[in-house]
Amino acid sequence: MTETARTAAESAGKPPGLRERMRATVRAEVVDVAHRLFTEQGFDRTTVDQIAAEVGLSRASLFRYFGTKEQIVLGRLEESGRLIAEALAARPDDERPWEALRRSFDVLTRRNEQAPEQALTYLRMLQETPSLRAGHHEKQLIWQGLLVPEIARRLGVSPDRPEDTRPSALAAAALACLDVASTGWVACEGTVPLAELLDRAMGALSE
Amino acid sequence: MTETARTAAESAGKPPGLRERMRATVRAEVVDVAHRLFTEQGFDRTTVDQIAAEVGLSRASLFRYFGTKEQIVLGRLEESGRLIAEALAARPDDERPWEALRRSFDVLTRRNEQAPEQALTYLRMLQETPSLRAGHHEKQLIWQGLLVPEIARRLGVSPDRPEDTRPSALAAAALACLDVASTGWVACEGTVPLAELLDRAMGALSE
DNA sequence: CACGGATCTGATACTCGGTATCAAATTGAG
DNA sequence: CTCAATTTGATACCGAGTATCAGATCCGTG
Repeated sequence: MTETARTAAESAGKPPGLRERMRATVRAEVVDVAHRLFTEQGFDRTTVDQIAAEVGLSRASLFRYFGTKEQIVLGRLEESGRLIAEALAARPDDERPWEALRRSFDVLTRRNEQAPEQALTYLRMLQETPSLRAGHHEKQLIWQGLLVPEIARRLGVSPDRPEDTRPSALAAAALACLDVASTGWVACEGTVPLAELLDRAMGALSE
Repeated sequence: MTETARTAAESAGKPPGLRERMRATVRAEVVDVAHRLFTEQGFDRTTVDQIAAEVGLSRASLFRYFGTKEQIVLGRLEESGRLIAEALAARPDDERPWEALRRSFDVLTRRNEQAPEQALTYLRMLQETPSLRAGHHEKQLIWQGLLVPEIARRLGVSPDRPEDTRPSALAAAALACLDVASTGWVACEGTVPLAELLDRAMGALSE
């Protein structure tokens, strides 16, 4: 629904259908192969044709699974956004928005603690490759869009009022802190816990 | 120095030299022509060949003046970053970092007030074109890099300590607020002053 | 002024990401 | 089984960006 090319019988039909399952497995394998190649040779030095050939797919078909090369890498961020938004909605109503945002990021810090090595190489690639940095920021804008309504609700602000910049500002600033913390985490090679860097970052803004 | 292709005798020699002046003139004309075409037909629907032809330059030479198509648009942001950094350095030492950041952005809000129509179309293009949004964010990261040392100084923090995320967090969050305010300003078609939107945005974070 | 090295230019050819099209193959429902 | 919908690969195309190279232009020096 977001931007991935979809089939006609998408999120509607109850029976998963053999076709849909095949599609999912192929997608997964593309992601696997591509990630291996990316970490081996770097994102830019890996061509789409190479990935397609390795998976045993035609170039054209690969582009039907993933609209762009970036999406192969950034696809998983879609889910992360939903998770953060859900976590935020689950925070108690009387919690201060800033604190609620901080806590909603724990779904990410926890995941990183569980597979630090993997997260480290993934984030490193994301930060070292300019085109991926750009795409990552686009995703963050989507995350921001997911978080803003809940922040607005907690602030008692009507959602679609572009002249009240407070909800967007809180969400955008929190995500900026998350980025700063992630960058620092990669720079430290993961020696300092991400949660701690994030605490310091967001703490600097709550006085 | 940043990324624009430069000549050997760059920022060193005292005499401007005819060659350098010509270069500057051509650069300026390219920017003019390109901006006209971009606003007329949109960034994506304008090809580099079209710009080159209109300026009377070969495609190859155009790429010697501007390494990428984006740089034709984003070039001016370089200067803005320097201006903000200078304004920040000029703020009184006892001012709170957040307030100092807010005030350093006035160099931008003032400029927008002086030529609102022009700023509006420029920002609109920047926000509506995905590839430009990406490039714009890259520039903001550079701005962040310019601001961080001064923030660190005011906080009494050694600059190159990636584990202390506070200076970066303050700079990144402030720039995020600036983005939010700019987006709102464009959405409002400039009816609400940018400075006011920015006050609200950054005010939401200082409590 | 003339020369010679450094620089700029245009032309050409190339790589790579992404789009469009079309006929053949595959699937799944009736 | 059959037929319509979908998927696939092949091909051709477009635009951004890079590399190369020969010719033109500039500029300091003798």
